[in-house]
Amino acid sequence: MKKKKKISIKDISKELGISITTISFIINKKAENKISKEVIKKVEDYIEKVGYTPNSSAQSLRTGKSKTIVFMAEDISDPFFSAIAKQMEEIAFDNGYKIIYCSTENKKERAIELLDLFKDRQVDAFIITPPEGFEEEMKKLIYEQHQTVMVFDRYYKSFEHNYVVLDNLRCAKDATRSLYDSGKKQLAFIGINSELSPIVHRYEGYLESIRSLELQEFSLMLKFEEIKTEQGRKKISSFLDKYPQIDGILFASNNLAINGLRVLKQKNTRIPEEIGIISFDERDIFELYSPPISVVSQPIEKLAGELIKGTLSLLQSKAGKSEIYQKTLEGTLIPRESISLKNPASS
Amino acid sequence: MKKKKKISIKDISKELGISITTISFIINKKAENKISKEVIKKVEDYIEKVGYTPNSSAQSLRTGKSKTIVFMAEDISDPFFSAIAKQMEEIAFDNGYKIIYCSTENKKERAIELLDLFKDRQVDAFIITPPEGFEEEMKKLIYEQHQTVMVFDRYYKSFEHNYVVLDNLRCAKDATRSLYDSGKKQLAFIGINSELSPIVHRYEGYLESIRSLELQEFSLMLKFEEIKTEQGRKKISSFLDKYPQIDGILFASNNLAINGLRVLKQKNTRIPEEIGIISFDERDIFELYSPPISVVSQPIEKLAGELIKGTLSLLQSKAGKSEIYQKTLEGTLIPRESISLKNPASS
DNA sequence: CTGAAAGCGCTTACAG
DNA sequence: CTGAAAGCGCTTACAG
Repeated sequence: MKKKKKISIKDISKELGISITTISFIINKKAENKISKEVIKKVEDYIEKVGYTPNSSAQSLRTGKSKTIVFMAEDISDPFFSAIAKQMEEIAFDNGYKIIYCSTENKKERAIELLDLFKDRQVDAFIITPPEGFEEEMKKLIYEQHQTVMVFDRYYKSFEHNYVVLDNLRCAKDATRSLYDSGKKQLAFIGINSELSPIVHRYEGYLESIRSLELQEFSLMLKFEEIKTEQGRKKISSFLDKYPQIDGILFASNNLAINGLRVLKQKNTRIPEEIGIISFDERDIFELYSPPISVVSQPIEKLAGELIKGTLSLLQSKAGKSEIYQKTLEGTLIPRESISLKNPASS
Repeated sequence: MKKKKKISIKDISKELGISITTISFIINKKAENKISKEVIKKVEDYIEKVGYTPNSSAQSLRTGKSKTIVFMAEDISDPFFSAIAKQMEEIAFDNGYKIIYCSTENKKERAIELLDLFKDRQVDAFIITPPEGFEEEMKKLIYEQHQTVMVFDRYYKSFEHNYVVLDNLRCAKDATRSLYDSGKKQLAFIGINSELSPIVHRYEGYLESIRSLELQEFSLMLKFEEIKTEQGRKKISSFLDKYPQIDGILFASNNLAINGLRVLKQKNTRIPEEIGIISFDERDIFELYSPPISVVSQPIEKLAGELIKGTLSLLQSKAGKSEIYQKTLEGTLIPRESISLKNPASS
C-alpha cells in the first residue's frame, strides 16, 4: 500500500558495481574527461531503464540550492498577473526550477508575513511586485539578507536593484495624446493615490502631454481600497458631475476603468461621442464591451520572458560578480471604438 | 557578500548546552510530558530571539515529506482556476504547505510531461484537473504509484478516487428550466465535444430538462481547440442560421459563451428579445456586458476550501487507513437581463 | 526527563 | 580514470 521505495544512487552503485562518486559525476554532467565512455553509457542506460531521478531534498540539503523561485504578485488571481505567472512557469520548468506563487494584495503586512515564511527556506530567488510602502523591506532583503531579487512592475530610485517594468511614462503620454488626436480637449486622468512607480509615472505621462498641449488638468485619485467598490464609483461619479466639460478619460488601471465604465453606463454617457476612453492593461472585457474600449496593452510574453530569464541568469552568475538586470519594455496602444477613430483632431 | 550562514539546531545546542534531540522535540511539539517546562521555555525563547527556522530540505530528506502540493490546473491563467488557486494558497500556507501550479492546457502529453517532472520528487499530494483521455494515467498515479491525489472539476466512474466537483447535471437542468420559464421554448445547448464529466453532465442536464418539458433538442458541440477561435464562431454562426427558431441558448462554459456573444453581436441579435442566454461560470465580463449575461456561478471559495482542506486531511490520515474524500457542490443561477426576467413562462 | 548516534540521499574535496 | 569518506541539518528509535 506504500509508495514504491524510491531508487537511490546507492542502489545503482550496488547493482552496477560502480562507485557512488562516479555515478554522481555522470548524473551531473561532470564526467567529461574523467569517466570512460563505456561507464558513462552503462550508467546512463541503467538510469534510463529504471527511471531514476535524484532526490531533490538531498541535493538541496547538500548544495544549499532548492531550484525554487517565489513569485510574490500583487494578486495572482488578477488576469495580468496570472498570465505572467503562466508564461514564467513553463520556462522555469524547462530549466529545472519550480515557482511558488503568492499574493500580497498590496498589503505591506501580508508581504512581510510571506517573506518571513520563505526566509531562509531554501528559496533561490524572489520575483516581487512590492506593495505600497515596502521600499525599506526591499532594500533589506536585497542588501542585508543578500537574496536574489527581481522587482516586477515597479521600481525604486533610491537604491540599485534588478527590475522589469513597463515604460509607463511614455505609454501614458502617448495615450493622452491619442485622446487629443481623436478630437477630445478636456482630458481627465483617473488614477490611484499611490507612490508605486507605475501609477506615479502614468500620471506624470498624462501631465506631460496635457502641458505640452496646453490643456487643463482634471485628475482624480482614488484610494487603493476603493478601486473596485461602490465608494469608488461615487467618487468618479461626483468627479464627472463636478467637471461636466470632461470629454476624455485615461484610466490608470484596468480595474479602475471597469469601475468607471459602470459609472458611465449608469449615467448613460455615450462613448466615445460624449467621453472618449482609454484604459491601461488589456482584458477581454474591453474588446467585448459596447463600444470596445481602447487600451494600452502590456507585452505579457516579453515581460514574463525577461522576468524569468533575467532571474535565471542572475542565479547562474551568482557565483561570479553580481550584475544588475534592468529592463523597461514598451506597451502598445490598441485603438478601439471608445475613441473616435474617424474624427482626427481638428485643432 | 554571501548570505548569512543560517543557524542550525547544532548551533542552538552548543549555545544552550542542550542536546539536539531535546531541541528537535521541542520544535516539533513532541515535548509534552518529556521535557521540563523550564527547558522548553529556554529553547523557545532562544529560537524566537535568533529567528531560527528549520531547514526544510533536511526535514524533507529525513521524513520523506516535502510539505509541497502540486496543483495541476487546466489553465492557471483562466480566471476560474486562478481564483481557486489563490484561495487554496492561503489555507495551504497557514498549514505550512507550499503549492506549485502548472497548466495542462487540456493536453494529455503536457500532463504526462508534468507528472513525470514531479514524479518521485518529494511532492506530498496532487490536485489535478485531468485533461481529455487521462483516465488510465490517473488510475496508475493513484493505484500503482500510490500518490495522494485529489481530482478537481471532473471525476471518473470507472474507479474510486477523491474529488471535488460541481453538481453540473442539476445546474444545467435548472438553467435550462430558467430559460424556459423566461418564455423561451426553442432551447439550444452549445457545448464541447468532450468526455470530461462536467461537459457531459451539463449536456445531460440540458437534455433531461428539455425532455421533461417535451421540447426539441438543438445542440452544437465544438472541438476543444475551437472554443476561442474564428473557426468556433463560424460553427456557432451557421448553427444559428440553420435553426433560426432557436430563442434560448445555454453555453457550457464561459469561453464558449464569450465567443458566442461575439457571434450574436455581429449578427445584431437582440438579447434577450430574440435569444435568451445563460452561461456557465461567472466572469466580470458577464456582469458588464450589454445586456448583463445570466450565469451559473460556481462557489469558488467553497470549492477551493474543500479542495485544500480535503487534501490536507488525506495527508494527515495517510498514516492510518485510506479514506475517500468526495464532494459535490451546488452552483447558483444568477439571473440577469440576458433572460427576460419580467416575462414569466406563459405556457 | 534527556542525550548519543544512526541515517535520509546526495555532492565533492581528496587520494590514488 | 575511479572510489572511500565526510558532511549538509534534520528526526527518531534506543538507552539510560
